[in-house]
Amino acid sequence: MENLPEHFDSLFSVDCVIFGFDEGELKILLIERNEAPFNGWFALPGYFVEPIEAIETAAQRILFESTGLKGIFMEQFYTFGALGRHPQGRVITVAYYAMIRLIGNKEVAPLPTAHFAKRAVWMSIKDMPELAFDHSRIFRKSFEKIKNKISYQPIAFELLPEKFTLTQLQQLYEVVLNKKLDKRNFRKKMLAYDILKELDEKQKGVSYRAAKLYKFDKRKYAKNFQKELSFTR
Amino acid sequence: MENLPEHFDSLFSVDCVIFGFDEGELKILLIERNEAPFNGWFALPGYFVEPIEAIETAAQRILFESTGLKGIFMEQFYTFGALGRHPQGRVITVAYYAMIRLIGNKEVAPLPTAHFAKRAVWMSIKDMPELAFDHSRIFRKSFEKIKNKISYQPIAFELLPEKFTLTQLQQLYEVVLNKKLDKRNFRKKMLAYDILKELDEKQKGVSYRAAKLYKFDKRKYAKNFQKELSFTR
DNA sequence: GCAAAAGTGTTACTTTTACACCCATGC
DNA sequence: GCATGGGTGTAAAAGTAACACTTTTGC
Repeated sequence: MENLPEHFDSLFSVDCVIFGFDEGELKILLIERNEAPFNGWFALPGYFVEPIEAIETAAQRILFESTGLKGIFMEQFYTFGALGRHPQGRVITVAYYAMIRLIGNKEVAPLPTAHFAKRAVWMSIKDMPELAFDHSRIFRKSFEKIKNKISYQPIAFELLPEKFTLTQLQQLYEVVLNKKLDKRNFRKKMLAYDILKELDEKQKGVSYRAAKLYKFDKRKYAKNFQKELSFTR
Repeated sequence: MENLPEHFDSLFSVDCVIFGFDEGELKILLIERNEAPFNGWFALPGYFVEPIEAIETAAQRILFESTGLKGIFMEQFYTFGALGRHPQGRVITVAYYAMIRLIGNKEVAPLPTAHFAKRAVWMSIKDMPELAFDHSRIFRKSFEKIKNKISYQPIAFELLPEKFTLTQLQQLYEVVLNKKLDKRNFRKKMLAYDILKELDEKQKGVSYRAAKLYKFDKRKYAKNFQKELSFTR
């Protein structure tokens, strides 16, 4: 797979939009390419799928090569196959988004084994440059999807540390939905869902009143939710 | 594309789940295969994508070959690529769902040009047999998707004739959501969205009080809906 | 003591639910 | 005149939105 013919016909690839949340900002992991085409451009981590590799496996592999992490939450969201999307030939790409706990985990992503990249950076979604191939379009679609999904599925917790404060959780919703939420209403609603476990522990190292820490409680969630969350407004 | 090698490596295909609504039932268009593998089995209409054909174009083509219709509402929803899914080699398939106005249009689908099928049938989703390849799985995923989508996007109208009664509309929601809805509440809510145009016309040929006919009004919808529909319960 | 964020309730409004009878038509 | 589906309103309950002050902590 390392020696591609000048023209290939019907290979396919996987691209990953890897989200992280830190310093109150939503970020995604970009790599700087070190091979043609688009040498030197920023791009989504992605690569060709091996002939006997499941798509999902390829996605997990690319994520591991970019971050050193395994067993991460990932979901396929769209397949891009416009004729001109790859300058060397026809390549369709199956796109996944993934979510990573960044807070207290800063060393994530100096690409343990990824051969296709010079370096990787966490880029705030506010500062996104134009990306290689059609990756800007892929990113935009992924963002639409998680915006929608966070309103009715508990994916926000994938981006937070295991123990988090309600304020962190609210900030995350605000960044993703791109709107201010009311503190009292947010807490009331979130606690009413009864999917969080309140811990006996508090935040540390802050120079103001320390906030209680919470955990997402999968068992409570499974019990309470045939119905779904709703955080649209 | 007609002469496939015994083993091919990385072709990809498109499969279409084509929904129709008639006689109060949700149906999908199945073809009976006339070539190996799975000769004689029912399957979703689908075929290989040509080397210089956009995925979306291939989907529209397959839909045309199966139904004779063009310009139909279609949406890509998932890509299936498990290693064992095709007995002859690695083929990933990009799946689309489509929606067709069946009522008053019974002759749809005697496959004008589809070469890959003996015949096509409209099968009620209650009577679905086990399908060729992983098509049963593809169908189930498509059904989940439209179930979800019909609650917040105006896709129901794609399945109804241009002029329809509120009862037809309600029946469609009931079949898709698989639950009874309250007639008064349904009408109140649907009319409150202000996306229908009430016509001066009535149903014909029924042996009871004829119902008013309505049209979906795209202009009103565009005006009123930055916000979205909500027909979850 | 002051800066910073944590934490907390009530009220008005909107939306959703539950529910039953008369009406118009074709035969 | 009867069988069939068309068409309609109200009240209770639940959910959502708007809004401001006191508390705790570290420095």
